[in-house]
Amino acid sequence: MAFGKGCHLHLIDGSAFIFRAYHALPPLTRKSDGLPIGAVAGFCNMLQRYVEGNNGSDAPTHVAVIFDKGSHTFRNDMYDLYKANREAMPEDLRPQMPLTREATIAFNIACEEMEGFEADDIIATLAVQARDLGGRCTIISSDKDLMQLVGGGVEMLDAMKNKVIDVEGVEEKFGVGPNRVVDVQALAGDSVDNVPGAPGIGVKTAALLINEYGTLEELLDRAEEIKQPKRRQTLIDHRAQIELSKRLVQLDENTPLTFSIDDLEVREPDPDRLLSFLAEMEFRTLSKRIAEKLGAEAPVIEDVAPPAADAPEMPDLKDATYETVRDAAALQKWIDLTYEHGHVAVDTETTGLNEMIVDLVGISLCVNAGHACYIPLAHKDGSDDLFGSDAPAEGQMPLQEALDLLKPMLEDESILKIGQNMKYDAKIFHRYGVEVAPFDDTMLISYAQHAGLHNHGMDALSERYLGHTPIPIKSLLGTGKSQITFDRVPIDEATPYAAEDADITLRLWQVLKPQLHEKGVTTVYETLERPLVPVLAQMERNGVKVDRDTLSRMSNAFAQKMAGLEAEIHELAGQDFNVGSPKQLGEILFDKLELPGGKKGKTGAYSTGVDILEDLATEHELPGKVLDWRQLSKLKSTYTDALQTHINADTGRVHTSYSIVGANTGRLSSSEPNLQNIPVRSEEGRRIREAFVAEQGNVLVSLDYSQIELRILAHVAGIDALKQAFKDGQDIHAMTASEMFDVPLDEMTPDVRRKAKAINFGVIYGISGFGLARNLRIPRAEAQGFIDRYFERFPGIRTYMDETVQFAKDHGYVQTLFGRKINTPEINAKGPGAGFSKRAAINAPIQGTAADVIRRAMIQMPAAIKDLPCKMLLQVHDELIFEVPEDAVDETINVVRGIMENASDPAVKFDVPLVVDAGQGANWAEAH
DNA sequence: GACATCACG
DNA sequence: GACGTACGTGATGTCC
Repeated sequence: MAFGKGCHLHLIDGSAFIFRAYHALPPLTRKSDGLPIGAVAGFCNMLQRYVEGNNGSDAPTHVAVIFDKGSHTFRNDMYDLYKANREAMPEDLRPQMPLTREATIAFNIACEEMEGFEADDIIATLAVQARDLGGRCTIISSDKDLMQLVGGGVEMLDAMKNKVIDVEGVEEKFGVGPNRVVDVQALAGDSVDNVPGAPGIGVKTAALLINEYGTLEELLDRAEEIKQPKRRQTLIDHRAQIELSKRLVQLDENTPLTFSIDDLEVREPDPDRLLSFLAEMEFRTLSKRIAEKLGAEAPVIEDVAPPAADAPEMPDLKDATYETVRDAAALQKWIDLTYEHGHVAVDTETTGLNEMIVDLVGISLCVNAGHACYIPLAHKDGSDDLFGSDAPAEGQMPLQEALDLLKPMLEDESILKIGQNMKYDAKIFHRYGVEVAPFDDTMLISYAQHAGLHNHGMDALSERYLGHTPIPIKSLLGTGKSQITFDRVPIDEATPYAAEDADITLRLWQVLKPQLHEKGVTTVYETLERPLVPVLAQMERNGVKVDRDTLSRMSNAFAQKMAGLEAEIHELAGQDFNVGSPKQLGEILFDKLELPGGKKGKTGAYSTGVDILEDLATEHELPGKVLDWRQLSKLKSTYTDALQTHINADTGRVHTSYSIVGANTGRLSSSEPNLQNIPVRSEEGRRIREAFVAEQGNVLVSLDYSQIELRILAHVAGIDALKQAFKDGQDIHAMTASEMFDVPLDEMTPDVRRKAKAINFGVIYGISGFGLARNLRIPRAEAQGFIDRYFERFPGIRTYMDETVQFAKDHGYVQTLFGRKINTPEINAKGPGAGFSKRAAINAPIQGTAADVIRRAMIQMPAAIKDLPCKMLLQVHDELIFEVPEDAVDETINVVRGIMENASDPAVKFDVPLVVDAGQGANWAEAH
């Protein structure tokens, strides 16, 4: 059909599609060969969405995707700096450019480009032709350079916002009609394309001038008449530059086309051709969707594992023999080797696992695969003595001599030290006066790319990535009562084990480090993982002062109360039994007393959790007493008793250990002891915090993010009402309740607010009717009603949840706003686990983003407080605790709050403010 | 060592 | 239509 009246031409700005696709999607690679295809995937998705949108009465009769070709055009001949400040095309985008052309052809859409001409000129020429032939033209782009073409049947469509840009839209943007757009652009210039324009004149001023004088030429001719002296001079001085600018922005409507507009008629895609292209790209989801639309069979795409060939060639670990370094000369040789290589894997052997207490026994080094040594330093010779003698074993160099030799290398900026869990080794070295830097950590490198897939201990990594099972430590130390410490291991046994650990660490680094970049998590590793190591090490060394007497008195009080309760429970049960045994308790409750609601779990035992016992408490006196007993038992055994055993004899303080890789979402975990779950919710439990105190003359200061996860939800899901509430500092739960239940804020009741609060939290966890019903103890149907209403009022939340799950299904991971990736390997699994994976995927970006925010704050903290006398002691997910001299409290709060509230800058700009609340007191109960 | 329970955000 | 459900952790005691 010849183009003419009644015809409608669509022109798609190909480059705009590509760049949008490239930046919207993570750097995906084709699984079989690692070819980057993220932009192609996004491009195809956008094309398909475009095609699907064309079913209305306004469907196009003609369509083409127009691309740029080559970087040199006639504009460069006019002005050699044209687009000179453009950044080079990203390396992983370049190979995708030809594929986007192939994709267009596969969709059977005309694909046009011409050497020496920008896509914009081709678009301009076609748009003018279409108009002159009496037809219509829609340009699918939001590029302002194309706005000069609008009018007389030519419109633009911003595909992203699905917004039509007509003459009015152009006037809104430029303050003049489309026919004067180039005049405004000539004056205002364009920093993106490096069009100079007139210095100091922007779009606003330019439009004002053009509207006053009619055209640019008129304005320049009558520039003398301009009243403002500076503006007048600018126009007179820069006339040539302005005229050049106009020629640069003026599109060429007379491009000598090598094809005809009639060639662009809309064509049906050939299913075979399109699907085989998609299969070649290995786009599973998209080819399924398109096959469905076309009524064709989806191609089978084999799940090809990437070849393991990119792993560096390494000698077999089983064949390795390692050197034992026994004197300064041998050690110096190894130090020289590290300087030759520029890096070295380092591992320490110690007498135990608590790095605050244990002693250094030996050090191993590895400079390249298979080339490692062990330096024994404090082995004891206990071979002849059943109890072990304390005499040093033969053949070791003095510890201090070794450290003196190693220290310059370990602290040398030019030598990269590689460790597996470097926080541990760095803390050991710190105790001997050595500050290890710079370093890489294979555990963190693994975590940055594989969180959610597997754990990151050396044994697991070695088996997975090197196919080698390391020598088990138990084979040296034994187990149970007869277990010995590493200093009792004979040196000739210790060497193969210790040196192998360093060898494995170095090999893991060689395999995993390059993949950081391929997986797109280098920035995560370098800004959110590695810098945290010294910060946490310092916090752990600081520890927190815990008052033993307070805990001890509480333990005694708890023991007395428990004894009383136990007697009452036995009386009520009519027999003695172990209250701490759920099995025995279940039998008493449901078999002997025949109380209702006895449900057996998968092990066949009655469930006696807090929910069940609370329900039963209305039936009988016994369950309530058991609950009281359990609470006391928990507080005593886990807290008041156990915490005392963790008080360090030297410091009088408790030193927890934080794990950077403990939680898949990016949160830290705390252990030995866990100081992130000290009671606070119950009044009795809360009193345990009174035992956490500050040194004489100091106070504890606690600063915590207010509602950070809900704020992040409001931002990522784009919920304007929630965002506004946070900006206005409103009570977010009350506001939600008001929206949902149509209750004015000033008539809000605590019960309605409580329900809204439960829903708000439920949303963060991937809400379900069942879960909410159980939490609120209301019928399931009612809970579902609440959820439905919530989604009705905040439709963006549902969209966010659906999109997040879809993203996880497409990519196998979800992401935080800071780029942290959390893998979701089970997301496509069927069966009972499906809901679980979905909820985890919905929660992870929110919890993870909050975790990233506080990590950023913590990493900045040492520099921020270096001139203050305070110490950072603890982190509890959204809270930081400091020990501060009384007279420095206000300043500390100011500084720390500033860091915390602005921690997302400049990486992420939140639509909602982050707010930090502060408290202080002689102990943690008062500070919180 | 698995399981149930319960402490925290 | 049924399934099994709030997200993320660590420590303790019982029982096999």
